[in-house]
Amino acid sequence: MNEEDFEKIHAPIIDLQYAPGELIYRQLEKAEHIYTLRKGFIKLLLSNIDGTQRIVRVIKQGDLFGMESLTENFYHHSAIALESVELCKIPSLEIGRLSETSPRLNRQLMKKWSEVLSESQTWFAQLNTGRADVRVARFLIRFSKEVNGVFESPLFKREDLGLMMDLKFETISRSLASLADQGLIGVPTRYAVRIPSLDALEKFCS
Amino acid sequence: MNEEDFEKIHAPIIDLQYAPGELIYRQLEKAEHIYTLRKGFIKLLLSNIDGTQRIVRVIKQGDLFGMESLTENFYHHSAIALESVELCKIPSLEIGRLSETSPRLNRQLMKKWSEVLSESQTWFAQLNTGRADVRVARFLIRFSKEVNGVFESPLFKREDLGLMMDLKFETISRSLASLADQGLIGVPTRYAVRIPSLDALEKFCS
DNA sequence: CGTTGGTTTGAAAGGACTCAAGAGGGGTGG
DNA sequence: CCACCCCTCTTGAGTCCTTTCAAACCAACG
Repeated sequence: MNEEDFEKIHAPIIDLQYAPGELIYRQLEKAEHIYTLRKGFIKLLLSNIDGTQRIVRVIKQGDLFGMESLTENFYHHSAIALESVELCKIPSLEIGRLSETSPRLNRQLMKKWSEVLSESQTWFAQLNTGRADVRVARFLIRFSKEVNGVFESPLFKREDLGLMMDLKFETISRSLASLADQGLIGVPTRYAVRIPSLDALEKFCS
Repeated sequence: MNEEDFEKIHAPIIDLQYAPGELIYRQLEKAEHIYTLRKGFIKLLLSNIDGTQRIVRVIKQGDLFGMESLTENFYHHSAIALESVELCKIPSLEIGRLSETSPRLNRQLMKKWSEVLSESQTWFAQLNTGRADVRVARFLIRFSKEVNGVFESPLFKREDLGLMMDLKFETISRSLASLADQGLIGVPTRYAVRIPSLDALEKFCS
């Protein structure tokens, strides 16, 4: 979506902020808005009928989420802030209307769907395969970012990390400790790790 | 997609058959066709860079697959026949062209994307969470079908089942045996199980 | 300075994996 | 049509890894 598209939206686009842990929308709730994330991280939590939960995706800055509001009338997951976040909320009816008249917007939406699907599948294939420390390592690589010359990765509550990789939070903690012992990562603080060498980490994964 | 849409497609729609184990398309191969499955089962296999593989979806009769050919120029997974299958192969350019002119077809494609994504996520959330026998049980429920009064579920090569649930094939075998011991399923043959009571199986999962 | 929520660490138990051997089934060739 | 072979599935025993339960630790906050 570009400026031009945004300008065509006459309905109110609302800017919002949420504190860590706050609920943005709930699974099965009526879906009438689509969101883009301006700042922070958000988890999409999927609850099964039997009560088990899994985090199926983490939303990063610039990502679109709640897209199911375009085609269904309820949300498929709960969206919860992992940190303090800023986002903007767009009525999906408006987008739907727009896309009917603009083939270009349409193609872009299609593309988005395909990207999200692909992302979601590699996410699972990588984070749910292999030993605990390898999963954690893959997570770190996936979220790593260069910040003034050094690579680092954000971390979240150990419990949340567990819900992403199907591990108990104690195991996450142990895996991080083990990676640190081997010198593959700096000593993890609560919400970030330093990664001396991405290559070494990648080698460790295979 | 309905009859009317099909009629609008002038390009050749090819009907094809594949034997069990045969490759329909390969991950990263140039994607120019979209497929619908007429008969049988197909696995979508995703290979990671480090060589690990996971089955991210099983295509059932009537399902659409290879949809990434609409928006990307390569396939995201390898599609491989699990049994002998019949499918039909449609040039994606044709569909793309059609959808530009038909808002209805467009909405339907959108809907499909959303369904596939949702399916893919519940798949993972269910089959990759909890103990081995529970995963297997959930698989059976998911694929169960009533055939003249009795519920049954197809089974695949144990190795493939393992790739779906992140378990070794020996573990799959043991879990099936254990479920049979508890009377929750009939003695598994190679490629099918009888399920005396779906309710009992469901209770077992939670 | 005590409380609280989250994290780390330890020891023991349980589950999945590995390696290995044996059984079953389908297909081929004699 | 039977014997054989090969592929797959099952089963067993031992090892390794993750979980469980518990206690200690830490940082933030009142």
